[in-house]
Amino acid sequence: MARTTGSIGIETAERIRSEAEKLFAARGFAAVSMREIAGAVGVQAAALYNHFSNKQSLLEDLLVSHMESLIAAWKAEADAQDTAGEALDRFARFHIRYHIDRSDAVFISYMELRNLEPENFRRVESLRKTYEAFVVDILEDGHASGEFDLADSRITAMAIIAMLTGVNTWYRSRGRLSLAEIEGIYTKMVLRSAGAQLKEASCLAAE
Amino acid sequence: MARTTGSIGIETAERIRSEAEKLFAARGFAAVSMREIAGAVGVQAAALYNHFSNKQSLLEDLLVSHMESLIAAWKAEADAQDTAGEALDRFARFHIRYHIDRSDAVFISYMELRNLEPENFRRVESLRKTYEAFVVDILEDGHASGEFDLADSRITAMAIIAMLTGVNTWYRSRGRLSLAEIEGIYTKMVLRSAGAQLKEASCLAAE
DNA sequence: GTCTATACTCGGATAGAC
DNA sequence: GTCTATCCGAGTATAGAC
Repeated sequence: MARTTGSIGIETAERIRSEAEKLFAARGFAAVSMREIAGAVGVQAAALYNHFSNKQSLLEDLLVSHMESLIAAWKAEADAQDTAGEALDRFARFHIRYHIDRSDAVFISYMELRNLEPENFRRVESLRKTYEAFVVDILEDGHASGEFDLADSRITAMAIIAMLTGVNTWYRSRGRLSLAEIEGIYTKMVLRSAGAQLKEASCLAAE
Repeated sequence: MARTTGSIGIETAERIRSEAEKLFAARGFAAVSMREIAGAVGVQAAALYNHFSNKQSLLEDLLVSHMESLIAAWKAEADAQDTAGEALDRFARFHIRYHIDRSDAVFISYMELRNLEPENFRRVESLRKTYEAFVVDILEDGHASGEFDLADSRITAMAIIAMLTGVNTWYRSRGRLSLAEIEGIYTKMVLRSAGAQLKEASCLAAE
């Protein structure tokens, strides 16, 4: 298949996405210029406009595709056979692992929402609600079955997601603890927050 | 006491801080111009430079003073007589209440760290560590006394702070729940995360 | 699809009058 | 302490050649 002059394997559009994501995460959407993105890709600024109609649509593309991939990944990972406790355990581990591997996209998705024009903002917000609803549903299942003891499913869901996403703010791959250890610690805290009865009774009969 | 020509009660520097904080929170440091800040205050852009040497020092002032006030407020609120459980309860309620009332400053303190020049960044980071250490200390006290059951005090501290600060992302003052209710729900989740034995035993002998 | 060149706007910051 | 006026660099985006 014939290739156009400047092509170097991956398509330019994909390289623009990748470099823009890194730069936006490091310094912020407003602080990064189209010239810089072009420089990182290795083209002139004008060439970017062959792939994205403007800077805004580049941001929108990054945020929407991140949320869509996240939702699709959880749908693929979720298991309808799970009890609520198992589902929450699975979710906690999934969320940490998925987000740690995509820290730039996660950071942008949170920080740059305000730089989206209203229509794009609504689109991303709606995807975010969809994702949050996965957790709310697990919590309500567990509440209904008596597996969980919680005061409010929506608030608990927000608390759990905030706690889990917080890993991204301090995690370093060569840190004191392995990702598996961190996953284990957080999963336990998440289950406790939901009032789940843990197997290793963390109650009065402590070690 | 005689006043200078343009003075309208509060000093100009304070009004600059206040307007800049609102604008930075709403649209981001990089996206806000000195002209806009000046417009909100009701002066010309050049007048800002009588109070702050440049845009960077305005940001630094906001972040440093926020962290210093936060630390001072907790020092005033903490009670050396508390058991670890009481201290963590007090901290959770304090953190939520203090942060909800200062959502702009909180937002900026997290989002605009990357726009601080290295020296200013280190200063703010050091203050942040001081604040985080308050929680680590409470957790280690409780671990030592057997009040808490936790795997790692630093990770638990980060998880708790992330969970609590997360309230700011969704709280609306006219929402479904009162701030007191939210405080109660979160405090319970925080204590559970630390493996505290709650009074209303949430263990096997559930309601 | 990419380049060079450029139009046009707006940014931070300063000088000097009042 | 604030104003008006201005410098100068940098921003997004487009036009037209290759």
